[in-house]
Amino acid sequence: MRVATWNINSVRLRRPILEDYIHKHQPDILCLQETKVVNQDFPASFFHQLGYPYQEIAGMKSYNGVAILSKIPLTANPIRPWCSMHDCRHLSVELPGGLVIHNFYVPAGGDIPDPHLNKKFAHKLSFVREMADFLKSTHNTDQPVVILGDFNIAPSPFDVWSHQQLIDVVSHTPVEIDLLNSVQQSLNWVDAVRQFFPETQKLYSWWSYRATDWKKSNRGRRLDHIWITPKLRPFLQKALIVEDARGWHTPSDHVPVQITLNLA
DNA sequence: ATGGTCGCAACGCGA
Repeated sequence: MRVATWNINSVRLRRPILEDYIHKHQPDILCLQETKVVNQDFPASFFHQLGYPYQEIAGMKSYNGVAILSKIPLTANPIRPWCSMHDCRHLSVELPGGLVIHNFYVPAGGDIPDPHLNKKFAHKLSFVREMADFLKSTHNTDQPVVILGDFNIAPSPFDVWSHQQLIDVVSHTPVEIDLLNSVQQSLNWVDAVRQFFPETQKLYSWWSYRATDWKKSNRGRRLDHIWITPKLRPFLQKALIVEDARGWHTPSDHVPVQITLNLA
């Protein structure tokens, strides 16, 4: 079973490359962030025709928005507020065998890495704290659970093009990394993607639109993650970051990240 | 050198 995450930065605009990605990599469950569309206008029939009849969506006008598209039947968990807001940053579903998937779109956090000067950064820190509390109180390590999405944090020095130059840049500051580590420790989450690469190998899933040549400058960050509970570790077979997708026509600034779980 | 580019939707905001 292939499970994927992709911050799509407008699901409607990305239909051509979504189709390309789906044909090439055949995810069974595709989790999207930044769909930027209200539920009424979500391209449901488009995904239905591509083989994803089971769909859970939570969208709003202009911003945010998450979706889970599946070839496998699933049950949606009730949508809950985050930081007392219903801003379409989380969806979770349960599969027939009991596997639970949480799709997160963590706030980007603005530019200034100080919660007293920047409300967006304060929101980001609160959101990640709430993630840790929620996961600890909802699950245990013996349950088969996947959390994935755009976490908007690159935790390791090898998840950014320059640890030194990004240490004060939102997405790689110590306070964010400490909080994401507290999420990791909440349930002994396994970074499913890093398992397949040396700890010191640079890995990126996002490259800014502002670079003249994203590939040449290669100033990337790994903001998109797939984590699994220890219970699922024996079934983890493969991980893939589809870096090519950054160079496809009219790309998102994020690329798809996917894992293969060898579940019977 | 301290910029730059996107998408949505309306001429600004968020990333």
